[in-house]
Amino acid sequence: MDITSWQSQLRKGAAELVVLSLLRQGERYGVELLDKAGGAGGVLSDGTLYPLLTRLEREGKIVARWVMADDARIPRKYYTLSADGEMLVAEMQRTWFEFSAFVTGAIEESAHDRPTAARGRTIPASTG
Amino acid sequence: MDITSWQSQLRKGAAELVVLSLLRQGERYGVELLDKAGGAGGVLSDGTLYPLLTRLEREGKIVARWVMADDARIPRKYYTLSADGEMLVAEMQRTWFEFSAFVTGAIEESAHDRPTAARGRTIPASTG
DNA sequence: CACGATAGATTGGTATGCAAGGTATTCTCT
DNA sequence: AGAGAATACCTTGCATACCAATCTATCGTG
Repeated sequence: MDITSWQSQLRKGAAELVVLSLLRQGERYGVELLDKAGGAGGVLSDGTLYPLLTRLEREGKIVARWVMADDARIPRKYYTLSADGEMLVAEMQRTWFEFSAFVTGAIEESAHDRPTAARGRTIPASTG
Repeated sequence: MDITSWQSQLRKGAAELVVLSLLRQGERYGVELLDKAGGAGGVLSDGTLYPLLTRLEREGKIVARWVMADDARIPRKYYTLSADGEMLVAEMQRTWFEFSAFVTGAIEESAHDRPTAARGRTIPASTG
């Protein structure tokens, strides 16, 4: 696996957390979320975002309304957290801190220690 | 989706990083890796670990040898990083720090700010 | 010889990211 | 009017990793 596909694995789950966290700041529409979360080092592309928003709405975690803003040419679909979504994002954030602390911990230990060899005889490969 | 399945999504990719990081500390065998990475708040179960190790070996990122240790009843398969693996894990660790900083950043902004509403007219749902 | 512990491995189901492609609207330029 | 670009939302099909359940094999104990 190359590092690029690995990164897209790493993003799994994170998109949901980031989108919900952004909605915690206030009402947002699709392209706005893409701007905030999709840029350099970002975690989101539009082929990921829209199915995600649809799913979260279906699950009742977020609520949508179409808005014809005065400065906008095209109607936008604005999303807000539901009460359910607020609880979910709080729990996800707690989980994230535990999880990232664990991974960072594993990395940082590896920076100090140096390899040691296992004691014992290596078993020769069978010649058959 | 419940929070448990979400956590397993979050783990995608992280298992590889954690295993490679643990191998950076020295030679390890399967069950040992499970002890270090699989416990409470961990990122690894055995059904994940063994296919992962097989893949990493096939890709030449790690090297395995069977060891008949004096204190062990059953042969163990010990893994070490290859030169390729060392380079990979270094790059993955850099990627991880960028990624986790981004996600944590999104979360922390959401803690300060409070919701604001979009200006404009809500478009009534069509009655059809 | 049944049972549990240790150790490694496989299978099948599931969920997600995302490239590629699509629809629709509005504005600009000619 | 027509072409093209920008904005905005949406869908399809594929690749891939995680993991519960299950399996094989060895060794020690009762």
